[in-house]
Amino acid sequence: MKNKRKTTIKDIANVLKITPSAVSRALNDNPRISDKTKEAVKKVALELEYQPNQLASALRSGKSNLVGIIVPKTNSYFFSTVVESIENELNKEGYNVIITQSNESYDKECRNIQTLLQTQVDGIIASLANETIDFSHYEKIKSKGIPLILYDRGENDIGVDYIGIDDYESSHLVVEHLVEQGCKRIAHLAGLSQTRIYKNRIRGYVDALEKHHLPLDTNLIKESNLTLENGREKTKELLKLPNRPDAIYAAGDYAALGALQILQENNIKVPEEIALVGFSNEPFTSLIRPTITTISQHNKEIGKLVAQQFLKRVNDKNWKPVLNKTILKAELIVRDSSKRK
Amino acid sequence: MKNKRKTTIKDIANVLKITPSAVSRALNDNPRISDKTKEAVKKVALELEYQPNQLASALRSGKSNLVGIIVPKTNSYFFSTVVESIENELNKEGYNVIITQSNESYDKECRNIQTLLQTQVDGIIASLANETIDFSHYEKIKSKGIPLILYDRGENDIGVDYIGIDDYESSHLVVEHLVEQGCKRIAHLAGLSQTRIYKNRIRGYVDALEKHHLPLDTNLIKESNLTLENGREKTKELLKLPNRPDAIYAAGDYAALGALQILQENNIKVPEEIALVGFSNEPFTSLIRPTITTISQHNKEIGKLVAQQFLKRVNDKNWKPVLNKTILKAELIVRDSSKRK
DNA sequence: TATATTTGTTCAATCGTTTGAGCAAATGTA
DNA sequence: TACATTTGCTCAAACGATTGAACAAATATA
Repeated sequence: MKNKRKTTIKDIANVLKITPSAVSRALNDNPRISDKTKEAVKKVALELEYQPNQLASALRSGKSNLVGIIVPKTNSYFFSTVVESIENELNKEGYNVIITQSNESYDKECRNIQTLLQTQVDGIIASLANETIDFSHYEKIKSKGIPLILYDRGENDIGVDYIGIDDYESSHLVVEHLVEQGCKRIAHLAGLSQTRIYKNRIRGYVDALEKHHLPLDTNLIKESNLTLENGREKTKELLKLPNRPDAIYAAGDYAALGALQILQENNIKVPEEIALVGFSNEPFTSLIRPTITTISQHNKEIGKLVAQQFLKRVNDKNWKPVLNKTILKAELIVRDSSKRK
Repeated sequence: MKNKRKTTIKDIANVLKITPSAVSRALNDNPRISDKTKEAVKKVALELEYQPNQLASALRSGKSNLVGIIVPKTNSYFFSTVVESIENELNKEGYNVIITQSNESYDKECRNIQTLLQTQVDGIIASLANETIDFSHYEKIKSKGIPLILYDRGENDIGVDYIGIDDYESSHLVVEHLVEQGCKRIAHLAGLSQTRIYKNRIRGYVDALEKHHLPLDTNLIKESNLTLENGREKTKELLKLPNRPDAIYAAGDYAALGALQILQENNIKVPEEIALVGFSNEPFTSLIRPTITTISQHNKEIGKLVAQQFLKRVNDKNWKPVLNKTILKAELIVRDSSKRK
């Protein structure tokens, strides 16, 4: 009962007294093979439980049907749904997906690329680690002529296709909404400004305040790594100000939750005394009470677009990498934490 | 500036006027190659930016260094952390991981296996879809002699290595805890009893009641698909009973959250009037107020053990599949939703 | 009927690496 | 000095599929 040698096209060829080439062509529906032979081949293939060896095929044809994805952190709702969506799209087209995570580390990201290239992936889909500020490791991908698609992070950095949401405008949506609710002192729990998306959210926040003729108070901007704990810390600081904010806009949902906890622990009514808005539409934002107003990044949509962009590139023989941004309009999901009216 | 042909061991061989075989052996640190040659080869490899072609290597050596994982649903905290942990372990050993999801569908699971086998993975790590009650598709993996490791779901079904937690005993932990808190009528929002893990939780619940001399009231057992919505529905039903429960033990955290929402909407004090326990330690259970008591499945630990088991199997030349269960003791995480004392 | 075209297949090379066998030179042993 | 062993490399055949070129037979064209 040993695992009998795998059947190959050669075995099929032997049974039918034809050559392996004919078998290969028959299986690939080559027009030069007669229907009779095709049928016979497929029948025998089934009988012998033939399983094509993708490695061999990939080696010869130069196409592995593997796509590498680099994720900063798999363990995040946003990224895991984006990946899920990419996967669904690409599986349909016969591609398999290899997921690697950088854990927000520049070194790991470099190694990921190395590994993926060795695995001869047909393309790479990546979102930059927070640490990454040098991009030379991505040049290797470009110079090999392998399609490279970025999503969420890396907008202008590498000069290839990028899909993400409009962070600048998202902040406008938030501020506008809060102003409509009657807020006048809007604080911002900002992300680290070295990451472009967070910088954009800050810019958007500042410009939106100006647009609505609200004064800019830099005491109300707290840079944070956006964890729950840090959200708590920074919120405490905000509450200590002589002139408290009447709204908090956090650039991440976990920070927003941290803020909410501190507010509730201090018996501050949300949204009546302080309104609260988060960012990312993490699942828990709709689960807790009050539900948290947040920005939806259209996770599924981003994944779908990324996959489609990849397919376009991989099928375009003489494609050259060039900066090409697809910016989705984000959506404000208004929930109880900011609904004053 | 075209993508110049990739450098191969042949190119290195040409530069050094030696043969490709020598280069291959040098790169793999074969003892029969002199240190001088090894150094020279590695230097040239670096200069020419040589990237080994894993496909070719895999084809020849019969080892792809790819491991396939089948997940019922990537978009779940439990599964995504398990996968993350498996990945970390296996990456260390030079394996790459291909993730596929069955979406709880039997058909998709079959196709996943098909795909993974074609990709010539060195092993498969799987958790069964809820739908799966026939296991013949897994026999193909076994008969090919490819290591197969199951986790969380599939305990006894396929006769291979399995790693999971002790669901039966988990229910005991929960019931015991609730009894200690003074609860006498403990309801159970149970999972679908066709899935073994849920059946075990039900068995554990029933036996634990008996152990503590509590009467079994089948009205207090509600089978559910354990979604938030369904948790709400079933909880409403429980509240309509002439004789309300004083505790609810849900076999899933989302169902527990649904229960909590209904209780709060009805101004029922948790845990004073009705205590609540969930299952899985989803992140939100510690984020909301009251925090929810739940069972931790040791996600990281499971992933680590799965990976180690795979490594053991793949390195054991004459390994034969045989049922071998590793059952972890689950941990009860007591939080506010059940703390009466 | 003679020639051109199409059809259906075979032949042989190839993708890039690994690996068993072979062989000469260097080194060890008696 | 003669023989055995070790060292360091070369040779050539794989792994399993794909693919351009070749070619005979069948069919079409003039």
